Amino acid sequence: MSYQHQDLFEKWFKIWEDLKIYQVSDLLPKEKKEYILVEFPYPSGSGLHIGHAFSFVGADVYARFQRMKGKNVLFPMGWDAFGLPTENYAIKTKSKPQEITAQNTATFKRQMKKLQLSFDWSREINTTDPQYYQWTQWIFIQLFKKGLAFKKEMPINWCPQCKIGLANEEVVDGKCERCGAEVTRRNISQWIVKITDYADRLLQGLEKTNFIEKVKRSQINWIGASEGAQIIFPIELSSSQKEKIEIFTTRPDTLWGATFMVLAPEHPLLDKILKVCSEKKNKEIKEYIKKSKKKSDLERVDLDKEKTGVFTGLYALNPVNKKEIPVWISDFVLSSYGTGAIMAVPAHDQRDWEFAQKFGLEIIPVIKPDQEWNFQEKAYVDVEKGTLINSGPINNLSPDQAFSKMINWLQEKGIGRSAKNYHLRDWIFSRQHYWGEPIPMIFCPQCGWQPAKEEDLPIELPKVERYHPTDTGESPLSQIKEWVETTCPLCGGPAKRETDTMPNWAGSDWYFLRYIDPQNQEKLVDLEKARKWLPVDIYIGGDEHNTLHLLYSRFIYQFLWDLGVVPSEHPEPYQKRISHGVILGPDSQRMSKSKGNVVDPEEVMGRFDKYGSDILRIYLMFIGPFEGTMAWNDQSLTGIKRFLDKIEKAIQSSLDFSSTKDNCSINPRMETILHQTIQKVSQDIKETKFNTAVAGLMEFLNEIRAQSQEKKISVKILENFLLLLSPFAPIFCEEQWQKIKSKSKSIFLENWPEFDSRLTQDKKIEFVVQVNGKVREKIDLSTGLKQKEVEEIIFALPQIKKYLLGKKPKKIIFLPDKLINIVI
RNA sequence: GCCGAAGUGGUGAAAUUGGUAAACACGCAUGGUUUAGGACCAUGUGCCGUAAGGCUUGUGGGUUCAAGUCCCACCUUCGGCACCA
Repeated sequence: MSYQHQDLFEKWFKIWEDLKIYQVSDLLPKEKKEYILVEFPYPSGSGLHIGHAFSFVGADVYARFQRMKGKNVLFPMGWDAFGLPTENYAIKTKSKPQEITAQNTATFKRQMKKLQLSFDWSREINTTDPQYYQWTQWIFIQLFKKGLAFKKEMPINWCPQCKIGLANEEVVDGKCERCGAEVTRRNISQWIVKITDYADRLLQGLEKTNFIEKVKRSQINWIGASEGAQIIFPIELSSSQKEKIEIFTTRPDTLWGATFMVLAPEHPLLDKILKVCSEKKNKEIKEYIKKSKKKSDLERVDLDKEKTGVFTGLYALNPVNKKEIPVWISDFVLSSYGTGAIMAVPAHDQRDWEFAQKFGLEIIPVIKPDQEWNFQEKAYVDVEKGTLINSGPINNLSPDQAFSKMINWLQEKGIGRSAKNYHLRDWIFSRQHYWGEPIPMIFCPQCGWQPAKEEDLPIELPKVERYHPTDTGESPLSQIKEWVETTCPLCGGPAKRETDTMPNWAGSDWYFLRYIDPQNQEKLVDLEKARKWLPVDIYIGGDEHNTLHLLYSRFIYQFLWDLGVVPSEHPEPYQKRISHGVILGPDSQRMSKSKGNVVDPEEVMGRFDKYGSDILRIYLMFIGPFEGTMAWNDQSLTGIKRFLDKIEKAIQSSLDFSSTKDNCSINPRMETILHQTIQKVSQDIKETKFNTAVAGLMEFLNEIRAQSQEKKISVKILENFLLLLSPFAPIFCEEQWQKIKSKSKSIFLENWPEFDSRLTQDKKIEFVVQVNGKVREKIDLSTGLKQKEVEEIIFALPQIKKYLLGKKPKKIIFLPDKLINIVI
């Protein structure tokens, strides 16, 4: 940043800070509150990049606008600072994650201030601060107490060479990112949070929100509720050992077409099957299970992949026709979805069909489609349409009718029931890493798992010398004996602490509550304060958080709502969610350090003598739609500089002309343009259409420059113009404002201009004349003319006569003050 | 694979939701100004055509007086997919 801008920045920053214009009081009336939330960043080592600047400036323009509209705006910022990159960096540089985080947040904050982001820093939070995460831990304890957190064996990615657990991101093409060894799956005992208990509420709650459609859709799809039936298939392992396989299906009406069954390789029945089968089979099955452990879920269900599987040698009974059907094992069935077992209806499911083809299994069509179909060629999957066949008593019914009939029948016979299944899976909450919130649980050999006492919170992360994950797959915390060994909160006997830490989501799913009451020592948040500020009026964030972060966050909020921690009148935390776009590197690739395409906002600001941050801010808002994805390209920056230069010049020449009295008369046309611009800019900012708001301001400047003779523009017009521009260019507008008003109060303490709707109407318009839908002429007309009057004028025009060729019009379409279309 | 979004000039993009396609800006061209360069000012700039005129919003079809916008089919690109945050 150049000296000139640096000086202005420091000058105004201090004045605004002293005025406390960004700080918001809890005492102001609730009616005028506006809670504007923008996702807090992960403070990486490379500093703020241009994408951060883009979304934060957008949120900031919106916040400044609302303040000037007289709203009591809560616009806070904090740090989501736990995470793998910091931990990895600490390992690499042999430094402490705490110190790195402190450095990174300091850099981020300094850069944010340079960008003139108007956050209320008195409410700053940091997820790695024990004063903050004691409440993250407190929430976990409540989840445990309500039975929503439990331990279970779950698979993780495991690198057998590095002997550590890997995040999905660290697995590239099935290989370890660090050493290149083949990654396997390994079961370890992990904390699971039962988000599925809230599936229905998370769905229904969406109706109360005003999220943009695509966000709602992604939440609905992720929860993925499907109606169907749970059905029991009996199976005989031996003459004395009778078992059953429970399956979930969305199409119980196709039960007559079920010709085989498939178990997931993790299915619990496999242990029993392995005991009864032949030695050869045993070996074959074990081999298959071992292989499937290497694959991720995504690979397993990939339709393009060749189906694999192994026959158990056993048969189950199809409950409708008592037919014996073979039981197979295949990894395209997931243990985490449904019951981990399926009935296969190869005629009407593509995956089942491929499996049947490969292993030569029977295919029985049970739905006859309306069009031609050969079941030897592919499955008929459009099962809502058609007629039931080969299905005994439900023949000739429609699939819908058959569905209800089957549910009733299954229930009567006691072999099945109506069931709802969710795509949503329970939340794996454990991480075997150091840099996260310790899970506040203690294992006592006598009393089992016990939560830490709430008065002992926070359970602080101990300072360690080594952060490297351990050979056993346990968290590095397990190495610190004096920390691990503790006493049982229940019986007082010797016990051990949980050494896993929480996922990154844990700290970020409730942070918006802490901003409301960041210093509270007694409670997570004061209920009265929460009542005043909730719900978040607008939540601005990236697409990548529209599904998971938002869902987890809503879940935790709903859980806290059940506990009575948050006000009962607000069952949902976020009123509106909008997602901002992404700025890609100049090469149209996602910005990343390794690609070397990261654009640094400080460098961009530094290119301009004066108004560095103002130019960058306006440019970012002008470059494209706020929701859009765009590649960084700084060609047009110079256009913004010209824009500001022109304004400065216009103001100077107006002041030179009339420093005391405003004797430039405002003509009616200028009045109209002013009010139209106030309307447009206000509306656009409200709808986060910042790019067209800026374009509107540019148009306004061009118009008033053209309208005013001798380049003198009325000071009143210029004042309004500066007010409209001020959310985009704070320093520039404040400087110019002071120039005009001399020793006035800050522009940010002024009110946003209001428009008069009577004055936004043009007196004259360009009227469009079409012949057969083609534009043939445009004429200047005064507004308010009736159809007859317009017809009289246009039929006299020689250009129009030419097109009519003396014929009589068949039809005339007339839109007042806009267009006439003559059809001949 | 599943889910979602998007295809408009040389470039970034607009288009009040069915009513003037290309606003605003960059770039480019010509002229002016300038010792030169830069900066600035003025004019022009979708494509074809000397012109009259014709054509134009990924491709093909449809609805309508009228389609970038609505409907059907197709092509292409991008994003998310549960341990990155």
